[in-house]
Amino acid sequence: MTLQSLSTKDKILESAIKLFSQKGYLGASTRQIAKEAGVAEITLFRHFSTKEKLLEEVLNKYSFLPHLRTILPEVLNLEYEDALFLIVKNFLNSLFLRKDLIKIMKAEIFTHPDKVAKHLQVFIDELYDTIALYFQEMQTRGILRDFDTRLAGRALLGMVFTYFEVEEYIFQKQNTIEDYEEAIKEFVKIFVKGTVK
Amino acid sequence: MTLQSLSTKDKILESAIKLFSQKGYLGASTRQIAKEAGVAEITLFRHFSTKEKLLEEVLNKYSFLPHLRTILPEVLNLEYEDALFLIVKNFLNSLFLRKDLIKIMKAEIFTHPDKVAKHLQVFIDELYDTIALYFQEMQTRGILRDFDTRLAGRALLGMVFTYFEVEEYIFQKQNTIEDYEEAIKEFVKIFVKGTVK
Amino acid sequence: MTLQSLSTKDKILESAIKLFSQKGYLGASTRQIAKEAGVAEITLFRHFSTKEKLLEEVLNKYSFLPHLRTILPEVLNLEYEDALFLIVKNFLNSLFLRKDLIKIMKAEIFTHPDKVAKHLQVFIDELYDTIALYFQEMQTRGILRDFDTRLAGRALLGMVFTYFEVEEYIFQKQNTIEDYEEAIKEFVKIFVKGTVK
Amino acid sequence: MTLQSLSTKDKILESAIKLFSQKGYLGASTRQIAKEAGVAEITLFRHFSTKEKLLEEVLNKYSFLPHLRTILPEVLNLEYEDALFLIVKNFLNSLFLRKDLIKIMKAEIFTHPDKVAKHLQVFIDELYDTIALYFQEMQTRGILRDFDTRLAGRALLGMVFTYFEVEEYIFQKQNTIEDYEEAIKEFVKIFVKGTVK
DNA sequence: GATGAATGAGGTTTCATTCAT
DNA sequence: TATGAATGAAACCTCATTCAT
Repeated sequence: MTLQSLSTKDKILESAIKLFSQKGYLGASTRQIAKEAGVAEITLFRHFSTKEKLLEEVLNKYSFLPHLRTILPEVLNLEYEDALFLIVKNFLNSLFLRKDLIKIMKAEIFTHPDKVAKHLQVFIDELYDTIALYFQEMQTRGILRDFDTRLAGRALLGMVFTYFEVEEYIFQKQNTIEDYEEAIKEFVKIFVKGTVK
Repeated sequence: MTLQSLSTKDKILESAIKLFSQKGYLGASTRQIAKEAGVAEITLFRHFSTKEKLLEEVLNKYSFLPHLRTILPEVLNLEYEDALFLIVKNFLNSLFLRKDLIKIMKAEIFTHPDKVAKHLQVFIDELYDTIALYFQEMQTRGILRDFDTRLAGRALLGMVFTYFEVEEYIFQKQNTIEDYEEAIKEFVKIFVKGTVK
Repeated sequence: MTLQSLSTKDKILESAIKLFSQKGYLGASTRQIAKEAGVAEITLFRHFSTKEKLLEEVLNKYSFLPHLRTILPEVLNLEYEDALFLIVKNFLNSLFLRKDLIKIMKAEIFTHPDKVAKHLQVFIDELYDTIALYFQEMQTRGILRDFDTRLAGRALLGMVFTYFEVEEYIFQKQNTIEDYEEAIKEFVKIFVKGTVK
Repeated sequence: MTLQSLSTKDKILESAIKLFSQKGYLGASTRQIAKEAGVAEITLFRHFSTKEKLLEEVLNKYSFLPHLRTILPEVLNLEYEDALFLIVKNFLNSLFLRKDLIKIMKAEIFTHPDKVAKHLQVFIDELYDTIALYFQEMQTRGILRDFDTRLAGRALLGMVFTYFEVEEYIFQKQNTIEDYEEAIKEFVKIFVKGTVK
């Protein structure tokens, strides 16, 4: 989809997420964003009264929830290891789809805690709740040993997230999602063995 | 170079790390940094020819290596679980001591990949190597099952690091290091069970 | 031109005089004026081709002539002191009714001399002529001593006008017109004694 | 005295009062003021943190007190009419010396009441007190009849001030102070006759 | 007659950096 | 070594005004 086919507001939002993720919030000037969107600078300000508002709307528009919750039911019917693999892959997929947004959030969380952190708190809380729910069910079924399900969820996602972070942002590899397969499998194997009865 | 000048330089570096971590590289002006350090702006430029140089020197000066390598020998004599706990705690301790630097690196890695990422690549590589070495030794001793030791190390540190990130930067808790004990224990337990023979 | 359009135009003029008097000509943006009037900005420009035109029409529409001329005949039958009191009160009344317009004229006379000063010149000339006429008649009747009637008129109105200015605009008192009674009386008394034979 | 020979700060202040009085506060851009002063725009902001501060300092620097108070003693020894003439002339002289400042104050009193009105309140109060004091003394000496001395003072100065305003700002005459002689004399004559016993 | 959407020019203010002392 | 004073360039943002509908 070309920029041409989008509404003016959307063109600006697209340019904004692109430039914010490349140069940071302060590094990306409203002039550049407008130019990239092919509109006059003031047009940007007619749509977003301030640059901060623009950031907010970028965060809202491209916000995402890994739909763990929606895949939970189907996952419950799988083997434990397969289930975990699917969950993790799904999570990783969300990260892949929102690389730019993640960049922005990582970079701006300290300077815009009210906008970024608040946002993430809700999302992450729900994420942890969801995965904990899965572990609880598996404990109830007698498949898993007793442990703190929320902490365990954070452990599993943490392995994956840090791995993603390091690969993408520190080693700056141009990995496809397939390149993560091996690592994920190893992670899941450790986690499975570490949590079953 | 006199002591006097060292002191001035250090004052500037301290102000810089403080302000960079609070407002980001672009958000912290050289004027503010100089003011915070109690010197004239131009004095800052006498010591650091450009603002970028100042960032570089901040990164270098406050850089850190979790001294995993130095504690490895003593750790080898401990029970596996105790050893992991010590390693993890040590790692976490390093993070605690450098919260400000981590903020800066997280925020600026995208805009200054050459300065931040390169830096981290070396440090992280060495970190992973070190922990992998430990696992290899434990495999050799027949205590651990067969697995990719580097990936396993990344898994363990990943759990801890994401937990630290989320607590500190997203939930913005004012945790002491003791508050992490419980989580670490749970992580280590899962990991131990997941990796022993 | 329909009634509907008249109403729109008037709404804009009312908003304009209000905002011009509050924020000055440059301080009141056409956007604000349009918003205050409840119309789109461009509608303002349909009615007044430029902002300057809008100012002009505000000045014209709300322009005023203290109807000294109309009350002169009845005043001629009063005692000198009563006559002056009525004249002055009448003048003051005009000022009260047009506080907003006076604000605008005072503020913009330097930046729009062609619009404001020209306007005032005519009005003030006529005002001075009128009051001079009254004094001439009173001189003819042998009630007043010989003096420059125009200057005397300016003196009388000047006392009142400066008093009004200082009270309203410098001391920003929320005076009603009654609060001026005492001062006016004192002014008239001095003036009467100063001009009678 | 050329701009060259002044300090940078003074050069800016001189340019500011000139342009403010010509174009108004909003009409005179900091860019123009800096250019007129022959400095870079940012230099203006180093000296005056904001444009408002610049206005404030202009008002303060060029502020004036007609030194009525200082001439009172010598005036007390003159004939009543001569005394009034001197007082009035002195007052008018102050106005002449500060035409530009008066323009600014007249134009900006509505948009910057805190800066302009407050300023004038103190100055005017003192002015009225001073002239009232003179009338009181003359009443005590039995030369003047009984009247409200403050109001009378306001009347006298009011005649003169409005005359000055109208001549200068409405009729825009390029009067010298001598051109006011005749009017002042007439005013004083009326006032003398109006207040003596 | 009315408008939603767009703009070129210009507003105030801040930036990192330099010159002369 | 340290600095007060200065700067060109660019930041965010607003202005009066116009175009197409």
